[in-house]
Amino acid sequence: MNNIETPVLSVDVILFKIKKKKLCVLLHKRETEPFKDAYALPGVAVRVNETLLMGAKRALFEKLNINFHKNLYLEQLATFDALYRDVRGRTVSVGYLGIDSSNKYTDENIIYKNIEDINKGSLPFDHNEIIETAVERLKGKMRYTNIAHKFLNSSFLIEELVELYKVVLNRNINLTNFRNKLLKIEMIEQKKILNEAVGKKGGRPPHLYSFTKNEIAFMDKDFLS
Amino acid sequence: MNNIETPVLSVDVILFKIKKKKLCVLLHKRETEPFKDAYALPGVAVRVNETLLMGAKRALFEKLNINFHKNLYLEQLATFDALYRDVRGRTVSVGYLGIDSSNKYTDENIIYKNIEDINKGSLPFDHNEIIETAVERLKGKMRYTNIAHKFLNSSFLIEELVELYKVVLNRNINLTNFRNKLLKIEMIEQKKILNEAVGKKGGRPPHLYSFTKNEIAFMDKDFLS
DNA sequence: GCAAAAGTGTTGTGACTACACCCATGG
DNA sequence: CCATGGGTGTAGTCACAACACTTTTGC
Repeated sequence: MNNIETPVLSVDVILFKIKKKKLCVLLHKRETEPFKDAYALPGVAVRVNETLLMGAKRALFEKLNINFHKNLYLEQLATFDALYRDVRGRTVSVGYLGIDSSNKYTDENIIYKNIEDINKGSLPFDHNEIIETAVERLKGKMRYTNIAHKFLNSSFLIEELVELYKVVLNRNINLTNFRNKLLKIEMIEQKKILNEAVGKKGGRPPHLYSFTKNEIAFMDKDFLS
Repeated sequence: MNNIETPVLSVDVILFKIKKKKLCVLLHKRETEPFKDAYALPGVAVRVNETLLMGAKRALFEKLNINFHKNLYLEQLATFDALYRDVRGRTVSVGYLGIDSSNKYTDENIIYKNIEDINKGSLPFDHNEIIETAVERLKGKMRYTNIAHKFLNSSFLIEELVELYKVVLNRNINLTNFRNKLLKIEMIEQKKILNEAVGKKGGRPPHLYSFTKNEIAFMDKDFLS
């Protein structure tokens, strides 16, 4: 069937991570032309016998040297199809939004690029646009799903969760009311175990919390003011 | 560049229309194998020199005999990539969600399929799944954007708007509070002209309303209970 | 004037914000 | 027992659902 002339299909992965209280995406230094040595999103051409998700995982492995694991979340974002987005020829790319809650990777060809710094310097291809779309999607999903748990360990402090929301949505949030709300809609629950050995200086030890559901779940409504 | 083996790329259009107070999608009778004579979504293979949107418009023209016009709205939905979704060979398809507010088309090869009836009979390829995704997207966007105006004329009665919401979301809505809410968030506005010649039997003539914005706009929050 | 259809006003209920207060620990 | 940080309670405000009431027309 592949005697038909068709655009090349690729995937690009926008992998989010929190670093130094900033929302970042992982970029890799390109080893080949075009844009050799520039930092760009990891991407590969999709093979005939693999799904887009398989392609996205392969891009992570081949370009970022990251093996897929259970703390790595991927979902389809959107498809980017501008006629001249790739100088090599017609290529349509499906973006995959990723979140990684595991420890950070230290590879000399990988950088964590702060979202706020991206507008300043332009990335290769249409990667600026792709990232912008991904950030909008992420912000939206933070408001009406429990996707936040993909950034965190299975147990966390309420302070960590609020901090995450502040960083991603880039605004202030009242911790007290936030906790009460998420408890009421049963998005999170308290684990009765108090935390004694966190190396705190003093003060009342915080509760541990966990999400009530492990999968991505839609809340009834936008739960932020 | 097209010496690389790559999946074939296609577009399928899910064109929504209200008919007899039911949410429907337009299907066409396939003229070729596979699934000859079965009803399916209009779709075409994407050409190297056209965008996905251009492909979607071409699908509407070639399969439904509909010329693109200003009352026809199209937006990208999602990309469907199951390995064996097309029996002819690996094909990845980008779905486009469409809404048409113009008069209905009468072509013997076109049918309006009620959404609620679709689960009963299975459609070719993965078109059931595509339509399900499109319906979910549409329902979602009805709740926090003004996408509803793509179904209506520029001026409409509040009763028509409520009826649209009832049909699409498949639930009851209080007209009075609905109007007050949409006026308050300035999604719609009253046109001062009262309507005298609508052929009503009696009763107070209704106001005409219009959307305050012509483009798709996101409201601050989900505006339905 | 009466019925019908549309639009306006009101009221009780529930949810949210802000903030004061209380609790549990280390030193 | 005081300082520190976490957690709980509350009160004023705001928004909303339900529904009664008023307006404007045709006959």
